Amino acid sequence: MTSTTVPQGPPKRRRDRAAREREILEAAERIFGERGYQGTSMDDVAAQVGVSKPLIYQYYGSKDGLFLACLARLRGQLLDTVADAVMAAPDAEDALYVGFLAWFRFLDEHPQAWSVLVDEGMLSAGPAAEATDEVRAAFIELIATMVRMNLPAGRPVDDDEVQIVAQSISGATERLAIWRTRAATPPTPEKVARTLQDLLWQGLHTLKTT
Amino acid sequence: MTSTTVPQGPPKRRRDRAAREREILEAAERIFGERGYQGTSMDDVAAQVGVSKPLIYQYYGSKDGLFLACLARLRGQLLDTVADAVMAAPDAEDALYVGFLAWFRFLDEHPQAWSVLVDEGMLSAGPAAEATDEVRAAFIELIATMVRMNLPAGRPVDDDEVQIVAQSISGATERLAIWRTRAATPPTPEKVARTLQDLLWQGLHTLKTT
DNA sequence: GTGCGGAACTTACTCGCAGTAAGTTACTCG
DNA sequence: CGAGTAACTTACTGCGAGTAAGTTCCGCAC
Repeated sequence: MTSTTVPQGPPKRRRDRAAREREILEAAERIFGERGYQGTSMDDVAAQVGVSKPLIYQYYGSKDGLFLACLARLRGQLLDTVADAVMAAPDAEDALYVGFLAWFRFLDEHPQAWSVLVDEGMLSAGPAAEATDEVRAAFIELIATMVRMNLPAGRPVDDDEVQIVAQSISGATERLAIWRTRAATPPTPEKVARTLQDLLWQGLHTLKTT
Repeated sequence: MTSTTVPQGPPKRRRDRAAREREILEAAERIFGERGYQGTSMDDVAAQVGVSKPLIYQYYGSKDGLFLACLARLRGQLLDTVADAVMAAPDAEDALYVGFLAWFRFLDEHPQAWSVLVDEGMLSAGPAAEATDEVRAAFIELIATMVRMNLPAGRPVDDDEVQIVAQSISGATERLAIWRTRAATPPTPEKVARTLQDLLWQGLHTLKTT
């Protein structure tokens, strides 16, 4: 019985940990993107990779852990993209527009990434929530920095107001992104970024002189 | 054996359907508010009411159904509160401030209501998602109406821009609400409403003349 | 080579919870 | 009082997260 049928030439036997982890992560990103967090079971992911569930648990600890790993990558890319665009802008007015533009374009170009990021919201309990908040905090910090950049140097800054503005902008861009993915014919990233900039630019000056 | 010990004087035997439904709804609202959607099991709710699980299923159909029923009530109250405030305002500038103020005050006064409403986000699948979107759509419609109210009558309106603005405001207020519940010492509703109005008012005029 | 240590991987479970089938109890009206 | 029905229960199924206890394969010392 040494010759039980084992059809595959080179199936994909044992791989080293790093390679497997990458393989699992890619599959998870795809499936989470398609079916959402709730709609994805660990068995699904395991089957897709051709591996058993406990292995995934060994590498990622929990479903939240796996989801978080996906999140971390995507959010990192998004944050970098926007931050780069903002930093490259010549002045604050441009930075605002260019930052929004980078945000909406990135999400257009990575639709399934966005599905994963949107699902963040669904994790309101567990350790995932904290991590999620950290991400958002990073974004808000970026925005707050931009806002402060725009203020005259010596002026006393009302930190509460800066926070309020930064939170508002973060919320606005998130909701716009969700809306665009669902709208039948969403406006272009340029249009949205332009309108948003028009809406906010004047008000940011008001802040300045408060 | 007719006298098996049944300790309670008037426990709470059979009640008619309407009364039971109310009782269940109240318990559910409380528990969902405390532990979130995921953290609440139907058995918990049943135990709390002192009733068995299938009864809840008979009345509300599913966990989503029960949650939705909670949502519907709270959202209705919130929407009414804000709409009333807005309608009572003498002009558009005031309407903006007063609307925001009503929003943040309501959420301060009904903290557990807000927990339920925030959990909306976690339902990205199922029939709950649609209902949730309807709510938000109602809010956005209110905002859009306000924005349009503020435009010169004869002017051609760019519906895309109105939508973008309305979505932004909706997103901003939601995120601010979440932030406030988590912040150690959140600014007063007045402060937040004021800052938000300052941020947006100028820009809304820009829209006008686009 | 041969044996041994550890990393990669699996089978075969438990447990919690949403949802259900099939019945039982109590009120109400002819 | 009996028949019908609304209110309610016990006792399950099924699915999916998470785990205990192995088994197989590879590299390396001797």
